[in-house]
Amino acid sequence: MLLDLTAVHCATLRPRPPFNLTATVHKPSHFPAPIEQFEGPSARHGARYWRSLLWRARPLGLCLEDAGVIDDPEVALTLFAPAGLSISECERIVREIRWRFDMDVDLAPFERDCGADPLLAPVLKRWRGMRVGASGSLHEMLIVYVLLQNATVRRTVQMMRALLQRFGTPVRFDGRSLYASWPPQELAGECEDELRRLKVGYRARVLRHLSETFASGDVDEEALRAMSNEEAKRELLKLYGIGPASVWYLLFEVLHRYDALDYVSPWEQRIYSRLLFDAELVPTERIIDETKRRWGRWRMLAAHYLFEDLFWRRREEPVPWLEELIRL
DNA sequence: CATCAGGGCCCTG
DNA sequence: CAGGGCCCTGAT
Repeated sequence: MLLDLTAVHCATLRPRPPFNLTATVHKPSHFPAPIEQFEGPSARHGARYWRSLLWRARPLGLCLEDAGVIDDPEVALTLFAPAGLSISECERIVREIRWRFDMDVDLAPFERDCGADPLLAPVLKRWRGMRVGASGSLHEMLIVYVLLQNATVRRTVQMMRALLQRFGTPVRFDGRSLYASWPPQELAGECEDELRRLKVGYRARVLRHLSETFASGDVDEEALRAMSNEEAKRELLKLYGIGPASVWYLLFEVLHRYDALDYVSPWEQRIYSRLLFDAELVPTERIIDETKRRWGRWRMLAAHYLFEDLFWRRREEPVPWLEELIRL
């Protein structure tokens, strides 16, 4: 059952500067899952990140190592596979990785437009070169967003683990043991009862629907990337179990729409109330207006900088009001 | 012990 | 457009 993967391809990536690998691959606000692993820099290595991939329904491994600096970035990429991969296949995967971690976008206009904002300036300095990204495919990310619904972090973590143990593939590469996620076909035939036994609750129905939709090839991720925000939103809302909160995450993380902040969920509402107004609870409309006023079309990216910075700070010293909200 | 809300969404009226 | 139901879990 355990799949050993060996290194089959290496490449040196040069993302568009400024680029911060650590802040891009590792988001301290995200819940931990045994599909990825991050390690800060050591004497022998730059910061490293491992992640399982599912490529054409086959489990692969990925390692990214920081081999440069913010203004002259270099990333050493290694691909791991059960057998050899063709050169063209490797190139396609590398292109996909570049996309997922948003490596080619020019951040200069963002820095120019928002750099003077007193709230953002210190944070922008600390995390300069951070990108938004989603390390998984659209299908993988949708599952994550569904597991986040109506659940606390602890429960989300449990559900994710249960699904990976039941439907995922344990893989080992580069001395790391992770799970690779499952192709939609794997779950499509599964009856809901089987899923319910994994204690995902009403999400069983959602997961079944999503799997069937993806397995039948009704979702074109490439096409979504090319759509306008409104078009993409309309398409994504057609997916069963996907509503405004999930679409909000999707537009930003998966489709990299830096302006995708027209909705705020209750949990984030409390956090942005503190960050922007130093108040406990401010109406979402006011939050959105304020971000528009400050950052315009960069508002979600800017908000993301503040958000992640808060969670980095939390590591050094607990933020009392935040601890209450997280309830691990 | 019971009751309830939670990092939503669907469906009904 | 409002509001009940949905699963499970931990808090009260």
